[in-house]
Amino acid sequence: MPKTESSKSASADTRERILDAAELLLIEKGCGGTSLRAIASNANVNLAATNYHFGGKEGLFAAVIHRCARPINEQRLASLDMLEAQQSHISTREILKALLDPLASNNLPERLPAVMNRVTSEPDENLRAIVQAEFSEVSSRFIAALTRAIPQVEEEEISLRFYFVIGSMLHLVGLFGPLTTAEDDNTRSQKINALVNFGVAGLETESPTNIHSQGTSA
Amino acid sequence: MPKTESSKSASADTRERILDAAELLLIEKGCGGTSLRAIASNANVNLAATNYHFGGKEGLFAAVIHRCARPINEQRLASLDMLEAQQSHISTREILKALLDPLASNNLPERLPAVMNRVTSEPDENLRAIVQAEFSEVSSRFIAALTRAIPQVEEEEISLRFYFVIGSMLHLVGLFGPLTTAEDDNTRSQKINALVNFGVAGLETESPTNIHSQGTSA
DNA sequence: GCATAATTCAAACAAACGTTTGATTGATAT
DNA sequence: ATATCAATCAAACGTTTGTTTGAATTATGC
Repeated sequence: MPKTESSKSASADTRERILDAAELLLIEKGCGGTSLRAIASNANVNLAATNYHFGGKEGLFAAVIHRCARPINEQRLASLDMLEAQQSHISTREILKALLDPLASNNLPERLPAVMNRVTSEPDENLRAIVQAEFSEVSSRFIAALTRAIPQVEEEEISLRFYFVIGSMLHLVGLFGPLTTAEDDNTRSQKINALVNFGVAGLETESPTNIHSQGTSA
Repeated sequence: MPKTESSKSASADTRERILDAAELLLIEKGCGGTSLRAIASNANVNLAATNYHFGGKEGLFAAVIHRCARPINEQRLASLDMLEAQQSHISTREILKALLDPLASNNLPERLPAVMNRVTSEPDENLRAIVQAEFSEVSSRFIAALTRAIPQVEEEEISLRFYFVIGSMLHLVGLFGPLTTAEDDNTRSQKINALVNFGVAGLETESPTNIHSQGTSA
């Protein structure tokens, strides 16, 4: 049985090598398209080590997701905490920057966005539950903050628009390219900034109550 | 060898039963998670028939994608053609309605949005190429129309924002629920309409040229 | 009706999959 | 040093995968 978490150089390196290889293959081949044998081979590790350390394929991918999502979500919540502690009224732009700017930060694991893009579109029910649990706090906190920031739009509409922003974000990080080794951080920041602008305008717009003849004529 | 396309009741039914079963399983289990045996079983068809009619798993999924995407994309392009033939200047809202309203139409295959949501996030390179080819004309035509409709925003930015709308759309149709048998079409239309409003505002917004101190302090 | 081609079928193929086993190596603490 | 537990290893387990084969069945053209 594994030793939970400690033991310096012996098995910790193996664990991280497995996670690194699994992360990379998950991005390239997807979840179902990645075999434990390929992971073990790329990590220079025995096949049985994957089951020994993570209990199975599902546990391994859960660990990959957790390792990727935790730091960025902590950063998001920390930024939101700071905003709410300092100001009574927070702008939509400030909230979106707290949500999206971490994606352009370069002190985070490079391939985090690509992992998010992969796992959020997984058909496997168990993996979907893991992903949802990992992001539920961020979702509820940011929807609440946006609801306060945009009182002229009702909460249900804000919630829907928030998921529009999430969808745009996932599609954008998919365009970043799977292997973004030291990609031009400037370009990435510009695209994140464009998404912030896009999201602020979309979130704050007032729904036209009557759209009688705006569309195509019959 | 198959007879290309004709032959009434004999093999045409088999072909369509296979496509129906493959479509349904593709939505529920994803591409890699669906086996030809499960498809053949659900379609009440011999296993070898899948390879006989479609040449292999890849050809089968390509046929599913094509059957799903073609009618909706034809409807999109037809709507855009009509707009461009009738008016000299087309509004952003009209363009987005031409792009998105077909998703709420009930005379289209019910599970089309779910299939789009699945296949656009497939890691397999061949399938990605098929999907991209199926949607390339729609993308270029609508980006061009939006560029003309919103002259105050440069084309590269319009292109990026168009993909934001596509991302929101895919995320939304994922929320429709995989099996939307006669789902409340009214609810679906309302959500599509909310996406149109969101997209119009996001597309038309002027990027703030200087965002010196709008964000978090320090 | 008969030949010809299209289609279905049961059966099997090799390959790859996740997982398990039992022995072996390594470190650790008494 | 020796007992103990964590970690690695080669090997095999039984399934499931996509694909192929060759015979049986059905439809089609003359």
